[in-house]
Amino acid sequence: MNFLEELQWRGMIHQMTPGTDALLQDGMITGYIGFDPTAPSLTIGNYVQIMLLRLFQDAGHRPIILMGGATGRIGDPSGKDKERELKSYDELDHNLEFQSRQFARFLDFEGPNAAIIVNNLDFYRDMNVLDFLRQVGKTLTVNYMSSKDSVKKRLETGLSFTEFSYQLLQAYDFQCLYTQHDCRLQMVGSDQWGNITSGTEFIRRNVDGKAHAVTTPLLTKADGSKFGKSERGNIWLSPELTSPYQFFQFWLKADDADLRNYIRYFSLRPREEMQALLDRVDEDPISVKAQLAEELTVRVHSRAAYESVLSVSELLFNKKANRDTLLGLDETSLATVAQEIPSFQIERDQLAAGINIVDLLAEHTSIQSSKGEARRSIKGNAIAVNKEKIKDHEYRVDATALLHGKYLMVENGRKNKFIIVTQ
RNA sequence: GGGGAGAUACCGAAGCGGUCAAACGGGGCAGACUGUAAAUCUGUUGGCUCAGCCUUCGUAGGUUCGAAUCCUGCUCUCCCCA
Repeated sequence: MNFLEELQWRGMIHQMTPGTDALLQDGMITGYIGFDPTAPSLTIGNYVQIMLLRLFQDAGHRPIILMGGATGRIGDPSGKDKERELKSYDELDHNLEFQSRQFARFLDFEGPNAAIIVNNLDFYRDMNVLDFLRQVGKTLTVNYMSSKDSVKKRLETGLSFTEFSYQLLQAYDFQCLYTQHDCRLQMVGSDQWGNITSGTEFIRRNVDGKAHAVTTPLLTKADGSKFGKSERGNIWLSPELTSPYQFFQFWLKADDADLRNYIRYFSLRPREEMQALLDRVDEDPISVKAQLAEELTVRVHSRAAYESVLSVSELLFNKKANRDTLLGLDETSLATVAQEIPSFQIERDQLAAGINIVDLLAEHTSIQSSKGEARRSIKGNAIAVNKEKIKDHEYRVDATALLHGKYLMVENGRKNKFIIVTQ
């Protein structure tokens, strides 16, 4: 399958430089996407980029993952309305290490078009300021750089020289990849267009080459908010940071209106199957959503993780699930539930002495962030212990409430469920 | 270097000496309705030992019985002139 055709069909092309089509017809080519290690793990926001690389590789091309060991130290002003806090070198190194390993799951690092990981810190490590200013800074005028949207917006609100320089780094990165790896294509979100064209400009002027770029439309949600954030922050691809259960729930709780985009951006099913899903969105959004959630949970985590999440989700969200079903659960099932949903440990002795519900929510666990909030939630009829709504903020929980002498289920609202394990 | 404007809770934005934990909008959270969706309606949205107290209106001081509101220094941002 032709790469551009594939993207076109999925609606993943925003713009591209002239001649990109011809380049891609020309046998195996090398293309890259950059990732700055500003977060401890890749997120589903990054997953759009990962999909691009994957589709690129599936089409027979060679993907380069460019880790931003250098650019991460600077901070990209694109799409940011204010100057960013710089992360420490230690933190960035650690993130880079972790994220690099995550790619193993999504791309093929073997074979004729094996993916490779390059760190752009290598391009700058041995360069001093004067070299940089002469070799890199001389290529573009400040006038040209300032006319980029990403910079223009920030000239109103303030932009440090550091962040202003970011596009020089990204442009020079492209040049280095071009000369060292014969990389002729950069793919990325449309907010990066300015930085990319600086890159093709570098290659044209400095090494007399021709490089190309494709951008994808930024994935936005129907309600206008940014894709990839849940109420409680980022959805990470690492199971330690976002459990498979939460990951699965994220897709299941997605807005119907976003479903078509999600299928087109994230599914790797054969085209006929994808089309069948798309066709069924209107009549049966719930089952389509479930299938997408399944596909992604299996791919990002594992089949086993999905099975476990599914059984737990069905148990917890089953319409008929009431106090009796909960009490009827055997200990193994409860243990599985405890593994999947967020859980907290407390001392058995402490609980035996009786714990006030407000303290339990806000102090012994972080189900609520303050006691005031806990009280409000109780007043608003949001808190349930073992499927029983709590009406009184003086309510005390003690050992008699424990299921199988060990577990306690606490719900905040209908969707946020927690297990407290005593030990 | 000179002149002007500004910094308010998650964001935007009122307030300009007491009745201000601070209007209003957005966002968040919860309740009802639903499909663990959307839309809609309702409640709530600094902390606590909660009819009271404590900490918050860039920062440090000062005036006052009393300051987000007045004065001074400082920091930062934006605009104009050189």
